[in-house]
Amino acid sequence: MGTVVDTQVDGEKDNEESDFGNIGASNPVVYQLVRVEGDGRLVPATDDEVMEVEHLLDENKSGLASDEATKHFDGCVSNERLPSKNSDFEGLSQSENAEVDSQKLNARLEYIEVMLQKVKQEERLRLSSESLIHSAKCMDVKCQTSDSCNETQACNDKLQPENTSMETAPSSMVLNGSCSALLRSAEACLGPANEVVTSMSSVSECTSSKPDFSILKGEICLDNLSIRELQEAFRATFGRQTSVKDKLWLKRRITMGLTNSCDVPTTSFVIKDNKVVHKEMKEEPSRLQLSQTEAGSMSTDQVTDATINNSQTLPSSPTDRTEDLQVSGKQLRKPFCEYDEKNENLQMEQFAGKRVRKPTRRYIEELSEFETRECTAKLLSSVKNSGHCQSSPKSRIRPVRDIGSQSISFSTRQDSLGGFGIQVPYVSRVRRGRPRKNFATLMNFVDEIGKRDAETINSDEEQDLRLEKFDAAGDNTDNNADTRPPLTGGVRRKHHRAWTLGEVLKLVDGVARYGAGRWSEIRRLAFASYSYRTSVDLKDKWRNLLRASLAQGPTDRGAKNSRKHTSIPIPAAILSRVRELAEMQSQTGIELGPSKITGRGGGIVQEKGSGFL
DNA sequence: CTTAGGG
DNA sequence: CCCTAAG
Repeated sequence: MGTVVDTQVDGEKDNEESDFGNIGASNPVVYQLVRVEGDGRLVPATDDEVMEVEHLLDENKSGLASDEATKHFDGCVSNERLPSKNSDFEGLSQSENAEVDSQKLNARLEYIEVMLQKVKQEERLRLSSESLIHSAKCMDVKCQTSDSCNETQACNDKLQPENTSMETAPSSMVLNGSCSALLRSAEACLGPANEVVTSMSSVSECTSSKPDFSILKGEICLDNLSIRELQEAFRATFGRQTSVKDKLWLKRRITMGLTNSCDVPTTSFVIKDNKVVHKEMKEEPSRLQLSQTEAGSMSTDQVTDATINNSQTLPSSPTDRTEDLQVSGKQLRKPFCEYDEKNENLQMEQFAGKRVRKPTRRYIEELSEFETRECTAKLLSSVKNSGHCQSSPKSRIRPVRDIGSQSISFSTRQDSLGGFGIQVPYVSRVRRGRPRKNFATLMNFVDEIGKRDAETINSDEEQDLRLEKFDAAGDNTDNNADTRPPLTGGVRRKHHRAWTLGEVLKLVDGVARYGAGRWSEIRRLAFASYSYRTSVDLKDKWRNLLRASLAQGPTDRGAKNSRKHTSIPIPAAILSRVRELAEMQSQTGIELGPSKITGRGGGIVQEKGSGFL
């Protein structure tokens, strides 16, 4: 049913500028909101409804005229300030006479629509726009005012002078964009306003596209628009699709988007206040509000940066924001501009003021992230203090606080890369390597090194020695390698230790001798000096070698280097050897025998190796 | 612990 | 290189 507001006016007019917050109280006018039931009887309006109506009434001056009332009514309809869903129309009528002639109203509407159509046709673009804008201005005032159109003229006069207001005006037009506007335009609007054009441009800026405008025009008859159309308009306005099917909601959204004001319902106010509220503000505050609303009701992803920032800033931000909004936009009578949920529109509106904006999903995520980070940091620090030292005695961990001088907050630990004490960020690397080397091993290792330094490398075989020398010769890195391990001790292996040519040779040789798969053996014998190579390493390396050899070997053996792959090119000779070995090994079979047979393979290898050497 | 493989 | 599963 239609919601009719019966307003009893004391006869005094509200102050136009009066803030909305004071509804009945401040205003001399006393309203009684009534709903017309189907049977025609009047039912006290709900608080929500009252709020709505009051708002309207407050804003407007109180001129009373039945005709005007009617107009106003129409305007309201278009505005849809009244959320009633079924109503043929929603209207605000001022008069003792609670009853409104629906037919009359409807007729009025139709008339308006017709006029609108006419206008559209005649002045498709410019004229219509002008008139609309013009009318819009008027409308805002009118529609919202309980009294009615008497003000229209005045409003026009008032509005037109204000170019500044123009910017907002267009939007308002859209918003209120109601029958009254149409009427007005039809009746009078055409004449004035070169400025309108200007305003138009500004509008386009805001909305970002002219197409929108056309759509906007359509909006004037919001009621007539189908949901789909509304959605289209929405899309045009916001640049994104919406699945919302609530007409009211859509209209409001669109209006808001166009107006850049959240407070669609109170648009009139805006206009009046335009000086204050809008000119500059439209971008920020309104936008902010809008975004907020979106965040709450729409997809959270769409939230504007402003909103995000606010939300992120502090938990309290919502409140602050609200305050800001109120301050900036007087309209905050209804801080929340919008209805989040399709059905709850009206009531939601009322609560909106009190309601705290629900944190955005993103906000939540951000927050959680932050917290996580903190926790992580704590954990890290704790780890540093507790475990790490144990794992690697030689690594030194410096708590963050100790690093006062360093601007960098993260602690560092001494890493024994390449034997140099390098400070690397401590990244909670809690010993990834196998626990394997215990202290004893380490000691052994050191011993080994010591031997090396002395150049007394007594491997079981002289080959090792030779190979090693080769290593040194071919790759100086080997020397470095020697130095490193000692320091690293437990944490060793850490990061990639390039295989030297010598190592590769040893490996190959070892494989040839002992057979592939006996890595531990190979390691023990052939790699005695390279304690940092584990059997696994050998295995891996061998695998890689094999792969490389297979890949490269067949096609062109001749190629000396396959530089493309790795920094250290492996001589084709070696690769070929590897491949041969591999074949042999595979042929030989997995039996232990082969290992003995290995001697054969080894011999071959050596031959080649010797040749190479 | 040593191997073998996958990542 | 790291990590794991399987002997």
